[in-house]
Amino acid sequence: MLSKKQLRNDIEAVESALKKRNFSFDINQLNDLENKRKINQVETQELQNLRNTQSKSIGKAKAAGEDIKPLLDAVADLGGKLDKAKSELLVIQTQIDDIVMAMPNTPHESVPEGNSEDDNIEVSKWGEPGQYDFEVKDHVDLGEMHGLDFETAAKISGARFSVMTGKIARLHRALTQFMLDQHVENNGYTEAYVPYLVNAESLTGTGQLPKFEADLFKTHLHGEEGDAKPLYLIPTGEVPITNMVRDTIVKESDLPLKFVGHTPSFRSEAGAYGRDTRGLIRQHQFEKVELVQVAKAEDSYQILETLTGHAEGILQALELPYRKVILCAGDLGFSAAKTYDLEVWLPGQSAYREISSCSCFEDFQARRLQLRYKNPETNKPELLHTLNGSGLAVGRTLVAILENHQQADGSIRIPDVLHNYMGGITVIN
RNA sequence: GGAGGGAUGGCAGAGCGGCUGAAUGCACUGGUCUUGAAAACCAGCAAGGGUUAAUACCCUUCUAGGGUUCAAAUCCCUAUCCCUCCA
Repeated sequence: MLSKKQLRNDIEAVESALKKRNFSFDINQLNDLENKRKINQVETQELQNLRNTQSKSIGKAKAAGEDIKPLLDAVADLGGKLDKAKSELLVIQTQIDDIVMAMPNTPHESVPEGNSEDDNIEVSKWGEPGQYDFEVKDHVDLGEMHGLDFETAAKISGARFSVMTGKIARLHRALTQFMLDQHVENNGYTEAYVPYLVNAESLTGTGQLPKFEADLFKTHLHGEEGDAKPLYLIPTGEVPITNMVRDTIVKESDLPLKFVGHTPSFRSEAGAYGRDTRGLIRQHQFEKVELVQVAKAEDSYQILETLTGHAEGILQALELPYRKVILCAGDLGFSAAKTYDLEVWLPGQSAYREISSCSCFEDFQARRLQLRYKNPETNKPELLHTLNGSGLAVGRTLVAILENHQQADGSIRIPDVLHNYMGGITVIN
């Protein structure tokens, strides 16, 4: 959520910043509501003040043994007036909130202009796409040779699910373990195990709600819609991990907070009809190792670089060629101020594909989360900055390993760092 | 399945219709003392919001949502979470 103070004082700056990401809103409407709000709020608070002082004098008169009847008559019609003023104010404030909650974050100044992923800019590249003296297969053909099974998954659940058995399943697990260990042991993250079903407050905190409910799987505790608070399957580990610190005032000495968690992610993929229908790239359920950091405002952009570096370290250790791109304003996610995508080379597609997305949210999430620290200089609570990145998406990493480390006979070379996790297996054949 | 108890500031914990935005302790900040530190003593210290150029003033908040009342942390109802006991 953007700062309402800023929207009040400098709405033009917000407008031009959001224009960069093709988001426009009705300035006049918001200003009108804001003016109404001001009048209404002042009136309401004056009525409350009147009621408070009157009530106090009744209390005093009663204690002194005086006749309070005239005082009671004087406040007789106050309640009705106050209720009316309050409910009018609530309507206006709800209208303002609805508008503000639907506004995306403003892009950081270093974010390039652009409308779509075609305008993202390559920042760096690591490794060279491999040269193969045989016809490369894609991960579906390779995977099906070794235990990746979409047909069985379709029987159990439907499209966009997968079953893995045998060595592929083990490789999938090994990747997760390797990533977690790497981030905990070498990068200083604290491992976190978190719930996979979360409430609406959590999703509002990180920005998925209210705008993107259609992307989520929603469950109802007692069957019927509406009779209980719904729980949602997490679309990313970012949601539960970041929400661990919702409504807290963090000690300055504990900053930055660094958490890593392995969770499944569930996405409805509404609006993705026909996209990536083949294979593991776009699934309703997939595993991810998620990095989350919470930092002071002045540190957050430096941390975005190191956090992205932590994700890159995994790709390098797994000998996977990739490039790093900075997302243009038009391709930026709703809550993000700046995002780097890591795109891994997939020989089966002859293309770089996203495998990690690392973002700084500035105080956009923190404002919704009421996530703060006490600044010792001002002795006041101040909003923190949140960051997260995939380190990495496990399913897509599996795809990258299959395709990049395939050999002429369809066997898969296991990168050295995984040998221990694979119980000594060096080749899947 | 049944019966109770609880949720209060960063933390612990009093209060149980008006004098309570909230005692007290811890933590924290500043000061005195000290070569320095500790201890001791003194002072300060919840959050969110509004009006204002500012000083200042005002509103809201004691898990959440309703209700009773001129007035609610305090009484009533509902929900959530925690705990204890019985089966």
